[in-house]
Amino acid sequence: MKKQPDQTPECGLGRALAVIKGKWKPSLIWELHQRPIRFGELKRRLPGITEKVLFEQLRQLEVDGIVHREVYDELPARVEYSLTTFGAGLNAAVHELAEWGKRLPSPTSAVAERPPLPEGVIRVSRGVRLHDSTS
Amino acid sequence: MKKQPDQTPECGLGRALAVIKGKWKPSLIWELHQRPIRFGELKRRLPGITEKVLFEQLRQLEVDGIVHREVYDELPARVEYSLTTFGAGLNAAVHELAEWGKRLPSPTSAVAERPPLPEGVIRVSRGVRLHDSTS
DNA sequence: CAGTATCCAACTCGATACTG
DNA sequence: CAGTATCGAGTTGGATACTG
Repeated sequence: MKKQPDQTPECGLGRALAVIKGKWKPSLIWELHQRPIRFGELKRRLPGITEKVLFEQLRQLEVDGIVHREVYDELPARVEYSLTTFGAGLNAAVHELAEWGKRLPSPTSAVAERPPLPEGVIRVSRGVRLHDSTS
Repeated sequence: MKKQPDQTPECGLGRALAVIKGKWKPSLIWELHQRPIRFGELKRRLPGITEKVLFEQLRQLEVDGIVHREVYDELPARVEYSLTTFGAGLNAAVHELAEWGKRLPSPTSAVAERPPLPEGVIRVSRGVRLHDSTS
């Protein structure tokens, strides 16, 4: 895992984000937040995920105490995943953030390009314009 | 940017997480949550960040409407970054998650190894043991 | 001071195929 | 069914050096 920046020791945000870091983890937590689901059904519910990644992310959530893994010794094999009480707390803690996210326009930045500046004009973000000495 | 899984349309969590996705973004938002700070001071406050990455992540936050960038036409150059009102909302929305994170043991999983299983025993996560037919 | 430009290593995730 | 193993592409962030 990539080293995270030092943070104020009393702030748990870094650790919380580390736990949900993973492309499918938020969806997994959401899927499990009401009832246990088996491996195969999770796979069907998350179209596009591969078995490898599904297993990896479930395993990480399990290690972090978010998810419980129950093995039933049957044939064919059957394994059910569920949220722990601790994990349910995470699901709740995330709610406010999700609400905030609704105010966002769908396509978020990340790789957006800065538009080319018109000649002779320096643009400032809130719309202020400073004309340079040549104008 | 990597494609995110389909989500329930009315849930903003994915978009919210996209906005804070970036190694230094949570720290940046925290640093700016009270007063405007210049580029150079931010760099000093986040030991280990490079100018390239600092600029990139500030730019993305700006595009997403979290951060405001104010250019003062002086010499030497001076640029101040601050949280927008919208960005302040994000800072608040994240609070509950940070609280939850405090209950976590510091080193989070991600790459944890599954311990080698002792011969003849199948381990299940909550400590239940199923002995196989050879025992 | 506040960027920009290159180059590159690490990490995540997906494709695919195989096993108990 | 529920994993495991292997390989490779894409993305992120760090090192370094240069500019208005």
